[in-house]
Amino acid sequence: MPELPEVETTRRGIAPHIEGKRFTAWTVRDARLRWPIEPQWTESVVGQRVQALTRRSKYLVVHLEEGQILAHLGMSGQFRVLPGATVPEKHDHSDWVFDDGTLVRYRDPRRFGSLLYTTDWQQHPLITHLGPEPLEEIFDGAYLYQQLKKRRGPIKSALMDARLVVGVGNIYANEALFRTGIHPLRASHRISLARCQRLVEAIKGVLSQAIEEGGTTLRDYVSATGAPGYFRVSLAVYGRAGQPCVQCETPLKEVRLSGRITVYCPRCQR
DNA sequence: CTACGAACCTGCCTGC
DNA sequence: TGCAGGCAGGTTCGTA
Repeated sequence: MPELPEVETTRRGIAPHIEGKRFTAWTVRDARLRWPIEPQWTESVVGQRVQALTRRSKYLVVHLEEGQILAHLGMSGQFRVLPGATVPEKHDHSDWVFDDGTLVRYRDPRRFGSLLYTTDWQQHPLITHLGPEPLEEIFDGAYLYQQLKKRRGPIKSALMDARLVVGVGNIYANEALFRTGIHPLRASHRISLARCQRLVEAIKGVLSQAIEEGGTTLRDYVSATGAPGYFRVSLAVYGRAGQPCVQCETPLKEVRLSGRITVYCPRCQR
């Protein structure tokens, strides 16, 4: 479900409700996620104070006095902040309960998400291989150009490879390529430095704008407060195959690239 | 090393 | 109304 803007929106929604508070319970009704929630983790966490809630890639990191919780939303995961005990519904896998009664509930119908406890998150195998954050300065045109030189596959696949840069999922890869006028199937190593610089700016721009608008709600995504995201109205290509290009009115084309729907303007994107 | 397809799941929508 | 089939915002894994 979520890409970086949706995860960041979730982080901003939850952080003020849990930072500085102490865990009084971690309830697990259904441990089956991408990786099962292990019973001993709840014991490690209860009694600990939350020092901060940060994000790395699409992972939320709950920093505790000792260790961290790594949370991923997968395709259908969702955190909700509730004022107190509420009857759980289907797929409400787990609750975090804090010393002031605040309850943070995790729901994930498709179970591609995860809730993991670790003593050193930066050394966790799911984290160590990750590339740079797209919104940080280290991700620039020169870096992208140097990385793309080694690759012969399509640019869209490269953008969605977390070893190159994290947080760029299917929606925003499509949108950033449209904004830059680059064809999604173009061979990565055949993109100039100047275009890499513009592509980096487009990625940063589309992600920042989506964060400001609370993410993109297509079907089931809602923020931690229950509000939908409003970036959907800004989508130029994603979900618009067959409809006219917003720039030149040519009907947008659609192809499948390693299983992911890819939409582009055959006239504006080369 | 890169590149690609399959796999992991459930819910929802479409078409017969 | 029912049911089969296809599709979905992610990531890992196995295989060329």
